[in-house]
Amino acid sequence: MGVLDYSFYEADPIELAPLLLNKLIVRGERVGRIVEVEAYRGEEDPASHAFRGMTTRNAVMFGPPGRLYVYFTYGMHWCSNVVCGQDGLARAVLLRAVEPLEGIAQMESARISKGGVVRNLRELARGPARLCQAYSIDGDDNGADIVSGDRGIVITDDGVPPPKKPGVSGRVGIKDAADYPWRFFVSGNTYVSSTPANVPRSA
DNA sequence: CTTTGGATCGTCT
DNA sequence: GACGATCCAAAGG
Repeated sequence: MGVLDYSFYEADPIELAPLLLNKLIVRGERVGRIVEVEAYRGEEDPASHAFRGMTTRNAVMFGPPGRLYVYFTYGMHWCSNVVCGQDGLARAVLLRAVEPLEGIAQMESARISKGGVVRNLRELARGPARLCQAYSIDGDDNGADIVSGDRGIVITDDGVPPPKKPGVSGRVGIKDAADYPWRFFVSGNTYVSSTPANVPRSA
C-alpha cells in the first residue's frame, strides 16, 4: 500500500513491467490504474531508444530508477516511461494505457486543452500519448521522481495485486524486435489498447 | 467495422 | 535529410 519505494524499481524491466499492472498513477486529483505497459532494455534491445548508447534525449534512462523518462515523438506526441534497473543501465517501462478512476474532469480538460479529442471514458488515457495528455505530462516532467513526487507525480499501490497471468504480446509500433514478447496488459480490461492482437499467455 | 494518409519537429545519421 | 515506442479523421467495405 502507498507510494512504492525506490527498491521496487531496481528490477529488470521484464520483471517490473507486469508488476506495475494495477498500480495507480496519481497527479493531484487525477488517479488512474495502469493496465498496459512495455519493457525496453537499453543496449540489449534493438527497439530501445538507448540501443545505440546515451544521448541527450535518452540520458534519463541511464540514470537512477524511480524516475520518469519522457520523450517527444512524431512531431507532436509525448510518451512516458518508468526508469528501472540499476543506476547506469538504460532500462525502462513504457506506460501505454490507464483506466481513469478519479479526476476524470481534469483529465478531460487537460486533453482538450492540448487539442485532443475525448470521445468516451475508454479512450481518455488509452495509448501512451493520450495518457500523457490526460496527466499533463510533457518535457518538463522528464526526470521527475515518482517516489518523492517532486513534480507532483507518484505511483502508488492501493492493494490491488498485479494479475496472476498478465496478457503478453509483442510491442506496439516498433519495427525492430517486434517479436519480443515484452508488452504486458491486464487481460480482458477494456482500457487496454488492442494492437497488436492480444496474445494470451500460457501459449 | 477496417484501412489509409496527414500532421509535425526534435533527434540522430 | 530521414524518420519515429502515435493519434485522428476521412474514406472504403
